[in-house]
Amino acid sequence: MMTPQVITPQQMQQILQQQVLSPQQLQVLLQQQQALMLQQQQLQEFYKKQQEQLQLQLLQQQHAGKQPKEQQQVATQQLAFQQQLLQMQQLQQQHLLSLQRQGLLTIQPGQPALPLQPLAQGMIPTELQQLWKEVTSAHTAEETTGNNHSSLDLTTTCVSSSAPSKTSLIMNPHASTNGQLSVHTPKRESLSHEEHPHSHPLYGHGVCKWPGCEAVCEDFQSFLKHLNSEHALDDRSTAQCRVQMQVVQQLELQLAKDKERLQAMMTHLHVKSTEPKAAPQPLNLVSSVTLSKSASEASPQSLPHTPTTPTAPLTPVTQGPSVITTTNMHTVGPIRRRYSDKYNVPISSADIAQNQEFYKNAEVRPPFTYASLIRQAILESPEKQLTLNEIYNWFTRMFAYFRRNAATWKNAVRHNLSLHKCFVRVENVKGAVWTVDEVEFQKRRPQKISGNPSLIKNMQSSHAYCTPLNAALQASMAENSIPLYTTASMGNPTLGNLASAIREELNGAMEHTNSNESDSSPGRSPMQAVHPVHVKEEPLDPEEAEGPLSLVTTANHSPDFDHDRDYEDEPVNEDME
DNA sequence: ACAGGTATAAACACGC
DNA sequence: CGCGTGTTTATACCTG
Repeated sequence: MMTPQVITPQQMQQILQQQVLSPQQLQVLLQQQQALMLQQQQLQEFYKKQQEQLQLQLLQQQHAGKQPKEQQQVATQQLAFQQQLLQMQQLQQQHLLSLQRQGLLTIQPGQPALPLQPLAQGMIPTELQQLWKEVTSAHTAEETTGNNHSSLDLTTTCVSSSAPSKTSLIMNPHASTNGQLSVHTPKRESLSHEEHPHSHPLYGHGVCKWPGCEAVCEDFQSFLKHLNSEHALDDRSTAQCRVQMQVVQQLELQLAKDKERLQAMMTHLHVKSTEPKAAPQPLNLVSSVTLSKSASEASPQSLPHTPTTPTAPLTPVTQGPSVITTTNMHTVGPIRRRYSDKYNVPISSADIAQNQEFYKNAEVRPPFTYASLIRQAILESPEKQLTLNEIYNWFTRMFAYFRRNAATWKNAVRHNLSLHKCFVRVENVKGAVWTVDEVEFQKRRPQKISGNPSLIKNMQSSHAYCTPLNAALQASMAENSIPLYTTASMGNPTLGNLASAIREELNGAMEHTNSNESDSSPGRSPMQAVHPVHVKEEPLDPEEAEGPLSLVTTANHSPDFDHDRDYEDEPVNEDME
């Protein structure tokens, strides 16, 4: 059923639960790549030779005052080689991943260890490199712990700390024009964290960024100590590494898919796709914007993160939420998200899932109306009812955007609550809570997509394919706040919630088309909705939501709904500026 | 041009 | 009186 590229959640679970590899085993996997890398190495060497030759030619030509035409030729040649390299890397990466997967399932621990010489350097797919660095950095920073792993010393030889050089190489073809193709060569000794103490991907804001760790380390030295002691090369760490590996892989796959889809969309819409990614058009492709932004947020240090390169190495270790690129924000901010967005743009649930985490950390205005958000907040609550303050808290918790300008959006929330009939105020002992009158809410939904059932179907079905991603996405993106394993293993109900919310809106729209506007609720009289009762002892009857609706409402139960994590209202005051 | 939905701002009432 | 909550009005924008 599954393609070799996609890992099912079950598989992920398997990996997480039972298949803890020893470092040796992990190493074996790596060694299996050596054969592959050999050929690439050859290519690289060839390329380097070419480089030198080209350099010579350039010099000669300069002295001889030859035609620039020839230089052009040379440059093109270089480019071609680079592309070749990139392709090779791509291929190898895929190969590697599939091999790894095999390795996960059928391990041959007895395999003799090949000497992992520097040949691997620069050719290991970036994320693997990164992972190895993560595994081994502690051992180099300080002296290795008691058990010596033969491979450690050499794997750390050339891995730079935050892979900027590699990134820039891949991103920037001009880097080769100086003849100094910065593909990692063995001699180019690593500038590790000593040189860039603050750029360690696992260390940021005084906190260890190891997935699920978040240990506080005052300075870099203590961080290194911590890394060495807590994240030594043991089963746990390797398992975490592997999970992270899968996470990155999934992310890349998803990114590639979405890019492909975007391309297809734009092609279909006859948009000149000269620069597909940069399309600043009022198309307002929420998903693409989100993707690129989340990417930039995730790896702010790899600045030249051109979305056009499918092999763009996503730095697997993300930074904290503090790296909010305000410049990007502002480009999106003015864009008036219209409700039609939700219906005209085929937002997949995967997008939403990503959006969810994205909006949590990035101060980007969510493309949903206040009413939708309020309703979502209420429906996510166990009791399907929230006080005003709890609604506030939900907003601030789920959307970074709503952590400022509190006066404005809170006013808007109150305004919406009062204005829309779909929000019913219910007084109970402790005060008043707000509930959602689904019927009323569905009534107000436009009949937009009634004529395009295929779209609906598409959106609904797309949820299925996104589901396996949730855990991984969540694990990788929420690592700042939530331990990796908890999220990865149990998944995140909140993600499903938002996704289901959209589906619910769609279902509602469909239901609306089915039942037209006649109030199909048997239990409630239309009058009741017209006159919002201000004192209601009983919550809304859930049974009046039939079919798909009831399905969703039950799915909206989120067991780990974290009330306690309420944000204070304080963040409103400028913590950013 | 118009209606409907929405966002934003603001005035006001009310209770604690 | 200040504050939170809730209601209402006004205005502007967008979309069909």
